[in-house]
Amino acid sequence: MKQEQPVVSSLVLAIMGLLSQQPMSGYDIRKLFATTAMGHFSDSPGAIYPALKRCEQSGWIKGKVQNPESLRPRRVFSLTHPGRAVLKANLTQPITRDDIMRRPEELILRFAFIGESLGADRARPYIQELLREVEAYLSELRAQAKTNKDNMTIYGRLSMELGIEGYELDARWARRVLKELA
Amino acid sequence: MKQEQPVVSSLVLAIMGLLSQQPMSGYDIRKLFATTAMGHFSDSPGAIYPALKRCEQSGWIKGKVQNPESLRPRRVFSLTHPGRAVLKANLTQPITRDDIMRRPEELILRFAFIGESLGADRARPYIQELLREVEAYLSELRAQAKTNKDNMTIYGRLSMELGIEGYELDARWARRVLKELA
DNA sequence: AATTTCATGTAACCAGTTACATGATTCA
DNA sequence: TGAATCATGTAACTGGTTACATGAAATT
Repeated sequence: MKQEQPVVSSLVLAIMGLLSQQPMSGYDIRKLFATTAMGHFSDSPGAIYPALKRCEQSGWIKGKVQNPESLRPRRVFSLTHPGRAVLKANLTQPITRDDIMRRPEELILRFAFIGESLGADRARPYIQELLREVEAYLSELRAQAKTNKDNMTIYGRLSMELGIEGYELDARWARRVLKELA
Repeated sequence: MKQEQPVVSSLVLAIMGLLSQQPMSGYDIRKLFATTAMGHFSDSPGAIYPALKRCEQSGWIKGKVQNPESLRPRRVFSLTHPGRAVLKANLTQPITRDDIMRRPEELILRFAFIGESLGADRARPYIQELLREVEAYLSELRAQAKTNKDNMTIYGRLSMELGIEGYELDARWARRVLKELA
């Protein structure tokens, strides 16, 4: 029934998530990355066009030329059915400790795409899972801060505090989201 | 007078910052990455040992074998003088919008290393600069949220809110740091 | 006796960065 | 008319990931 789908990179996830909402060109994606809050993605053509090419070669997206007579025809991409399956599989992947520690922004991006493409019934359990994982990591971080507090400089302590408060913010946000989605 | 120094990657910055505090082996670094809050760095040997090799080839660090008779001798690295200069140059680089948007954790790491190796007199202006840049970006983000609030889904809005609150937390933290360092 | 930890490294692969290249169209 | 924007792409380089490999010492 459920096939194993490849794990895609943050960039590919972002591209496919955007294309799931509306077809767009590489240039459109670049502009979005350059001008909106999705700005932690590079808008460099050397990242985006090759990524689009790979996705197309994998059969996840399909480009359609809008102005065939032009020298540099604008190509508008949309998700294929297999592409939708890959996107969904990646969005609903379990949240790992590694995600929490190393790709927090990707987790928020996933939330937005889950909500927009799968609805609140999927977004809610996702946020519950996120909250659980964040709180588990938080208690580890707090324990670490406690045991290390004596052999830490003031700079180390302050940095650690910001890290902890960041995850505390995530947890509060997650609770707020659950309320708003109730 | 002031020479231009190469811009190093996050990983190399982290390694050199650690070595500036005390000499250690690749294995020590791996353990730190694997067990402490520096965990957003990969502890994979395939990342760390080649990075150490590159730094040594550039003359920024120097390894000293502790147990020469062993088959796999433990090599303890320390910063060289040129290495200190490279580290300092990288730590005191101006904070860019790109840093704020794409490498916030690196900015905090820089703060810790600046404090520990250059002292509070350097850490304070660094935090002031950080605060300025964060607030500048914050007002852009808020303006964006305002203009886009009508054509945004609830998921987009919630994600955006977390982003903004994250930077607000950074700003509050920066002000607290300035007080504590006063 | 078996497993975990200490300890260092390499090789193939892949994806992102930087820089380059092209050329039409629109705006100042 | 000159600059900015629209629009797509490639090539060389670099660095990180994954997986593999080795073997001693300490622990269970």
